[in-house]
Amino acid sequence: MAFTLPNGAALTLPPHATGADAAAAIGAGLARAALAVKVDGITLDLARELPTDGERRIEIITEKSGAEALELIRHDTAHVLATAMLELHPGVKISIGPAIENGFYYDFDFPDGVSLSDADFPAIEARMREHVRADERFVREDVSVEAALERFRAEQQPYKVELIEDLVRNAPVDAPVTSVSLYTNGPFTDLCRGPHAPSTKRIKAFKLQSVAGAYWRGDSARKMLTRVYGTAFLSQAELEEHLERLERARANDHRRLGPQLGMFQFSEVSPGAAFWMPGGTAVFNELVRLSREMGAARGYLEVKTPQVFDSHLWKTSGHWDKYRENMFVTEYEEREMALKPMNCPGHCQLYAMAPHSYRDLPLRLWEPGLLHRREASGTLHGLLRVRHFAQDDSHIFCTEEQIQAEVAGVLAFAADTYGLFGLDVHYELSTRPEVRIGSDELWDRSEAALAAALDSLGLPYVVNAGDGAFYGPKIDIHMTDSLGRSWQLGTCQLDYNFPERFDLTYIGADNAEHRPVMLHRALMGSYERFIGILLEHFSGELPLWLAPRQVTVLPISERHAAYAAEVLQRLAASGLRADVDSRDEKVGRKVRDAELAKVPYMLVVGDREAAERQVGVRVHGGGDLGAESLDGFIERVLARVRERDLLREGTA
RNA sequence: GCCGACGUAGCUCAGCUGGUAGAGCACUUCACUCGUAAUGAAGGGGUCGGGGGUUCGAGUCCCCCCGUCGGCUCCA
Repeated sequence: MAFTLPNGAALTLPPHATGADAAAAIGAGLARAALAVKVDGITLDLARELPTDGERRIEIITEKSGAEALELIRHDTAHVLATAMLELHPGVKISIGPAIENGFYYDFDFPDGVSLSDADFPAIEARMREHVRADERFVREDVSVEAALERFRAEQQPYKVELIEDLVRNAPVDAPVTSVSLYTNGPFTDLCRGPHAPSTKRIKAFKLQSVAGAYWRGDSARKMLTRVYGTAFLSQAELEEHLERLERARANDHRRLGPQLGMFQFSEVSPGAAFWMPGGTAVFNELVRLSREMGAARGYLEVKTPQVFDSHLWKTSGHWDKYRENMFVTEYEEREMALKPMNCPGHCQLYAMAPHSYRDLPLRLWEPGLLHRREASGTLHGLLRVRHFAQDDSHIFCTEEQIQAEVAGVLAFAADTYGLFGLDVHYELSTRPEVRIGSDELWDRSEAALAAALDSLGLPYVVNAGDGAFYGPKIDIHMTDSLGRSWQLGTCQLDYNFPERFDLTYIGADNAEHRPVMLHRALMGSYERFIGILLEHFSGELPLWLAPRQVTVLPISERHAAYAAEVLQRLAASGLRADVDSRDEKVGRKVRDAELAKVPYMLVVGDREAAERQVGVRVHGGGDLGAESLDGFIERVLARVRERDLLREGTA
């Protein structure tokens, strides 16, 4: 048997050689370090006989193989967790336990009345450590479906039985499933595809992190299981580093930063709705101003539509059927009314209020509309998921021929917007779902138009097959928060449905009525979510133009109060957000507090500055820049604000 | 909405096996009048998330509700 190693060298092995044999043939050190073997891109256990077909490129996976090694031992650790859990809770039903991005989980079903909390972790971890220390081998065994079913029925493991039955049922006709693989480590045997490291001792460091509920098979109609999350590493040091990283990320959580910086707070009197303090309101307004300016330059027309609409409108739009449980419904004078959860029906209504010529299209309506959605309590998450928010929402009415150009325009606008903040976003194209309206031919064209627009701008994207809206495909733009959770910001959706439902028309060049196409788009998404993401992205150090407080004046003693007031007056008159720290404190203290508040500029004023009409400039994180004339300072800072400079002075 | 945990002063948190609340910061006042990351002293401030219950007595134990956090489902 001949193989090719990653460095191009040839390796010849006797027949029936295993991955372990291959590693040993290369070197004794490699044999000791080996975790698994990869043949033609497929990872296998070391103990398995190597396949003889294919190109036979072979690579030994060791602890130094990075992500692949981590994935292996995390999956191993999940098995060890299940091992310990079965010993500590003999009646527990096990389901699945995969490796995930930063660790692993295992889902359990505990007998009624038994619940798990993180207080139970030390005992479970101790039992897990015993199994790791015992250096138990992972032994693979291929058994017939019947034997496997019999085994898990005997062990009263219904989830495993269901998994096997589904494997058989969902197998393609030309490749029926007749056997499954089992992995045994110590006293525990699990249904598992593999691969695994040779033995439990390869798990060098692990930790259980949290317990959470998770629906069996992700289906909210099914039973909720108990999920235990954990992580594992190839050294204790790496584990600790990872945990420290998580700790640091928590300091960037917008829910901590927002109140700290005096931007917003939440209250029990209105769950899921932020109270915006002056500082946060300033940030919010700057963003609205930005989208207004950028939109105006790209042909968007600002409109304002009502907050509350008669249910007739929602019946026309389809929301009454599809979205009612997410709406705040009210009633007066025997009319059923609802707060708007989206702007589109209002914009359609507005479009229909006047006749339109093809010459008017595309018509780009924009509204930073306030929306209310009755989100389930468990889904609320700081500013990233709220019940009351505003979107930079637009509806573009155009002809079918204009679709691709309009989508390209929206994507270019999006790239400009995100570029201004240095945000690293990723794009997803969601295509036709099972339940949909419209002909396949229409969907072909719609999806092609969106894909063509993405391609024309050279934007990489992943396809979410079947994830489109029932009325059309969409492009979603995502970004991750400080803890690695992904959130959708922008969206661009193609819609043939609403124009139909609202009977929207335009008069074409042929003097006949035609149906326009509608594009729904938001770039920042909701201003609330966008601000949350920005806070985390900048660790609370918002760029100068966005900072809740841009300048703070620090008089050295009470004697300088008058000059400080004059400086503040000049700053405020030039449109800068500024204040004076007139507390009876030493400058050192005032500087410290301003630094902690992440204020971009601190102006120290004392006798020297007052005499020369200067200010002592200090930049956040950048130290003392020395004295400068007040006029010069204001001019320079205003220029940077106008440019919406991303970087802070002195930190470039 | 579902599973689990948590909820003490504006903030961060103490409060052992039940015996009618405490610290630091913040705030107010006074002294100091100060040059780039915490001046000192004094003082005010709490329905212990809300409501029931057990008990001679509940921040501590039990039940219900609300909110928050970690997930799941859903979503901008």
